[in-house]
Amino acid sequence: MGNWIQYYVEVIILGLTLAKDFYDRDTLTVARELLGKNLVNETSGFRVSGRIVEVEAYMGPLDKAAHSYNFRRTERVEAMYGEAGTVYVFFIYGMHYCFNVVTNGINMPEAVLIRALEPLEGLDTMSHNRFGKSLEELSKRERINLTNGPSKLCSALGISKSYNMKSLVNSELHIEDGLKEAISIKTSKRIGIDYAEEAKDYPWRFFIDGNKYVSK
DNA sequence: CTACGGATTTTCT
DNA sequence: GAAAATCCGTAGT
Repeated sequence: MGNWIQYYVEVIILGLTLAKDFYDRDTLTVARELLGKNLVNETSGFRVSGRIVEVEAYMGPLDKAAHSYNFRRTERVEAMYGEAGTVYVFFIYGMHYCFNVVTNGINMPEAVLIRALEPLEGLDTMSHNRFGKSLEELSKRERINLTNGPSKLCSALGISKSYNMKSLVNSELHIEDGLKEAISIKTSKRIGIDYAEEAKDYPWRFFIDGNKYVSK
């Protein structure tokens, strides 16, 4: 009887995992539709996950804010030239990682930066990864700061450079469809790209209106 | 609550 | 040699 329950649970979870064709579409569409989905890392044998509440689109060749602007192709940005569903992780400010989902076709170097999550599963693991102590020991400020920024969520979910260039499809690090519920999506210019000239004001940041885990 | 400056090292020019 | 798709602690409302 327990095995049957396990079986149905696995079928449901496998059915919820996003396949390559989800990512292999227009980048702005994928960015908006990623809101409300669940980013899951079960590399450690148990699930650590969060609901995606904030993203930014980076539109490759046309976008001065993108690492792949004008088809620039260095070792760091190589993942963006991969097929849809490839992971692009880069190191920034000497100490942080950022996690991106590569979208659209091969050799079209566009991606979506995941900027914030609402913690769902494995909160105590997140707490140890981020602050080296248990969930109960966190201050109110630390509790909200578990996953409300692009590098914070990488730390919380244990995402580092070792995932760069891997695929999200059939992987322990993947994205699952969330429960269907109405969300209101807000749009703004992107954060932290003031150097990007005309591209700095493009409205390519999307977030769930009113969600308290959206970055500040 | 907001505002500021320092941390720290890969990556690119 | 300079910049960077950020975060944190501290100081001040």
